[in-house]
Amino acid sequence: MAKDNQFVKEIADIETDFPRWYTDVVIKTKLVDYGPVKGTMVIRPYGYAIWENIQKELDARFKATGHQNAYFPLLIPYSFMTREAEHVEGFAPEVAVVTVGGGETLAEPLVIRPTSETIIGEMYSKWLQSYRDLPILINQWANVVRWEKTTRPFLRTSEFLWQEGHTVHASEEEAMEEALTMLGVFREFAETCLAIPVFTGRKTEKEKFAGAVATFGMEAMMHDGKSLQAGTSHYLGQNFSKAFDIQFLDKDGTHKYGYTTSWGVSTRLIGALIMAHGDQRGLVIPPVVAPVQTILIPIAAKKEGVLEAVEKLRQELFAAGVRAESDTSDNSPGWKFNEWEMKGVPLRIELGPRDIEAGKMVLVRRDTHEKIEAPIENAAQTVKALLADIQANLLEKARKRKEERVVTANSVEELLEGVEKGNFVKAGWCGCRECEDTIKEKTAASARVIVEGEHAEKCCCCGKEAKHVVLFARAY
RNA sequence: CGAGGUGUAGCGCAGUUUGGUAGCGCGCUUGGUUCGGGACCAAGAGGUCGUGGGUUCAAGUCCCGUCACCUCGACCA
Repeated sequence: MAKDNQFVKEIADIETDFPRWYTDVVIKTKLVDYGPVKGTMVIRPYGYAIWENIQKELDARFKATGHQNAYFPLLIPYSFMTREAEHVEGFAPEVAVVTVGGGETLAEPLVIRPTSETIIGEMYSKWLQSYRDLPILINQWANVVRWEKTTRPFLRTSEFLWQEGHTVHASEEEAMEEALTMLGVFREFAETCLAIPVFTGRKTEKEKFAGAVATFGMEAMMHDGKSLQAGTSHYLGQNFSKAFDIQFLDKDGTHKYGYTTSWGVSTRLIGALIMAHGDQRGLVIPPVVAPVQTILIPIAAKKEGVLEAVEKLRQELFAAGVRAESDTSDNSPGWKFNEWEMKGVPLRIELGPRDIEAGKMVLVRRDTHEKIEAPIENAAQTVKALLADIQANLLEKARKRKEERVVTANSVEELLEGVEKGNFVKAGWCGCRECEDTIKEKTAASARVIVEGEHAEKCCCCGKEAKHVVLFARAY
C-alpha cells in the first residue's frame, strides 16, 4: 500500500498514535476549536453542518414514530436533582450550579441541566391527568453541561449538544417497548446514515443510567478496536414517576403512576463517525451526513471556459440535490486534492481544459481513491450513483471489521489477550458485580452490552455458572 | 484526582543548558508568472515571550507562585 504519509504531512500516524491523529484531524479540518473555558469546544461551521444533517435525519425518524419536539428550561432547581436517590448520586459530582443571579445570592441554587428527567418529570406531573393523556411522547434538542475531568472534542466535553426523548406510558410493557423501539431507531440511523454498524443490548447494573431500571446501549467499534457508546435508551420504570408524582386516573377509577423512558444521542456521534471511518489522509465522511458531498476542482482555472464549466456543473449537481461546492481559490490543484481529502469529502470532480474539450470529467472516490472518467452529460446521475455506492462501501467495510474483530474468551487471560489485540470479546458472566469489577481491573475492558440469545457455560472470571454472555471491550 | 509534558507572531517550532538587540518555516498582504497530487519570484505586515512577583546594570532564559492546555491512567453521552 502506498505511503499515505507522503500526502499528509501534518497528521499523526493513525495506527501508532490514534489519539493524536484524532485531535489533529478535528482541529485541522476545522470541525472544532477549543473554547476558552476548560472542556468546552466551538463547533465550527464544517462540524456543525454534520450535526445539522444528523439532526435532520433523526428528527424525521422521531416524528415518524409519533414524537413531537418541545423545549424545557436550562436551569433546574437544585432540589429536583435530589428527589430520585440514584439519579442525584450519579449526577451530583458533575453538575454545574448557579448560585448568583442579578448580583444576589439565590435562595435556591440552580443546576445547569446535565440531563432533563427531573424538570421534564415535574412538568409531566402537571400535564398528566387521565389515561387519555397517554402516552406522552416528547423529544427536545438541547445542550447539557457535565463537569468532566478529562475532555476531548466531541467525545467528552463539558457542554455538548444532544437530543433527549422523554416519554410516559400507562404500562410497563408499553414503556419497555418504547425504549426498545427507540434503540432500534438509533441503530437503523447509525447504519443507514453514519455507515456504522453497532452492537445493541442491555447494559449491566454497573453501567446503567443513574435512576434507570434498565439501560440499553448502542456500541460502535472504532478504528483502534475500542468501543464508543454511541447512544442509550432507558426504561425508567416508575422511579421518576414516583419521585415527581407523574400519576393518571386510569379506566378503573384509581390513580396510577406512569412508566417513563428516556433516550438520547449526542454530538459524540460526530466523534464516532470520525473514528470509525477516518484514515491516514484524514476524515472520511459518509455521503448522507457529509456537509460537502462533491467538491469540484478546476484545473488550469484561468484557461478560458474552465471556471464557467465548473460553475455550470456545480449548479446542475446542486439542482439535482447534491451538496456540491467548487474550490476556486488560488491554491494549486494538488494542494486542494489533499485539503479536501483531509476534510473527508466523499467525491471529488476534477475538470480541466482537456476534459471540457472531450466532454468528460474525472471523479475520484475518497473511500477507495479510485479515479473514474465519465461523460459530463448526466453528471448528476453518475454522481448520485457513486455517492450511494460510497455510502454502501463504508458500511460494508465497517461491518467487516466489526465481524472480524469479535472473539470469544473462556478466561480473564483470554479476555485480556483479546482486547489487547484490539478486539471486542464475548465471554460468559455470572452476573455479579465483583467479577465485573475484577475484569475491569485486570483487562481495562468493561461490559459494553449483554448479548441476547447466546449462552456460555461458565463465568470467565469466577468459573461459576454463567448467566449471560457479555460483550467486553475497552471503551472511550 | 494521580503521573508526565507544553505555553515565544494566525499555526508549527527554535532560542532557556551558559542572562546581553526577538528568530525560523508555513500562513497572511501587494504585484507578477503558474495550475492534472501540497508551485515560484519580488516586496511587505505581524510579538508587552501564558500570567503575578522576585534576583540582576540587564530576564524569553535564573528563583517562587499561579493559570491554561495536551498525553497517559481512575470515573462519565
